[in-house]
Amino acid sequence: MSSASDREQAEAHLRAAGLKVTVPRIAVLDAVTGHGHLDADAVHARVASDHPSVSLQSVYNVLGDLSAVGLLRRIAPAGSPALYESRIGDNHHHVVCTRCHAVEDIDCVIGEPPCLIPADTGGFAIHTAEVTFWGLCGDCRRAVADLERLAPADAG
Amino acid sequence: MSSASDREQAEAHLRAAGLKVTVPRIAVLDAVTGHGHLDADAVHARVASDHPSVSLQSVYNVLGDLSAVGLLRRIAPAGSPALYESRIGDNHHHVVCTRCHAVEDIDCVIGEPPCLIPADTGGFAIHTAEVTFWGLCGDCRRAVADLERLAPADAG
DNA sequence: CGGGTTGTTTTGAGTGATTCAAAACAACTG
DNA sequence: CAGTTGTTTTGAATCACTCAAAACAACCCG
Repeated sequence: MSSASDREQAEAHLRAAGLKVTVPRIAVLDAVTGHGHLDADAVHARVASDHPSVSLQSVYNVLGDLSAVGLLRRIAPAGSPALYESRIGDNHHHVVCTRCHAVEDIDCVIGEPPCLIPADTGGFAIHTAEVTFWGLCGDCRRAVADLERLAPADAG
Repeated sequence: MSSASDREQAEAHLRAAGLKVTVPRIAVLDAVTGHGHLDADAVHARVASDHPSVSLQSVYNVLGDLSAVGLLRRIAPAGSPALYESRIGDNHHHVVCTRCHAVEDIDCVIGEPPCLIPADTGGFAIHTAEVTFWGLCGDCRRAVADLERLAPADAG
């Protein structure tokens, strides 16, 4: 799913960030782009299918570097390993399923960050606000409903 | 700092949650209550000073149980081990220092959760919204300012 | 186009936080 | 007070990730 121009864009981004253009970096960018929220292992798996010689360590290095320069975004919901996504530059948030840890993007109802300015910053110089919603994804909702039909919580 | 009535309250809470009243549980509740945001090790250290026989594993068990029934709240900012706090029942949020990982409580400017209703829930049944602010705490702000005076980022 | 420098990647090992499992034990029930 | 059931302990194992040194490749320059 990667065209020549994708690759050229990736190269340009890397150079703009002062990073050398290397096989692992291009491969990681390509693996993450448009594939939702992937952990290091999943990225490695995708990368390895095209470039088996790229090590998991390199994937960790690259993911760290790319996140540091802003070419990827890293999220780390409680209970999940770090996840990486290519959707950057907007300030979207995430829903995480409390049951299966599936992650989806969420746009806040309020485009601008209004609730992202706290009443009292406690002496901190705040530069980022991160919102994580927790809930049940569609599949798990159905699964839970089925379970409760079989074993009701209370016999009212 | 724990009175007899504190202890009785703790016992009542445990019983109400259907949990047996045990030394480790009372000790953990006592250790966390009113002491900010503690990780499992810190809780264990506090517990151990009064009850040296309580193992770190038990502390993990107890913290997990108490969080599960809502007697403690667990937060897990990226890059930090899980932290536990006794302030429950209100929907406050947290600031985390990006440099030293210090954590403080934050009250949202908007008391009710308004931005906590996303535009499109992506099929999820959302039950919680968690806001984490990232920034520099006072100490780290000063430290960074000092560093930049010594080694300016650009020689403009 | 080829050599040198510097940044990257690989290899291999190590760590910290947390979880798992089984046996010893203690709290609550009657 | 004995039995049952839930907890805690002990000990080991796992997962995600980091560290360090050596091999290597990208880019700059002539």
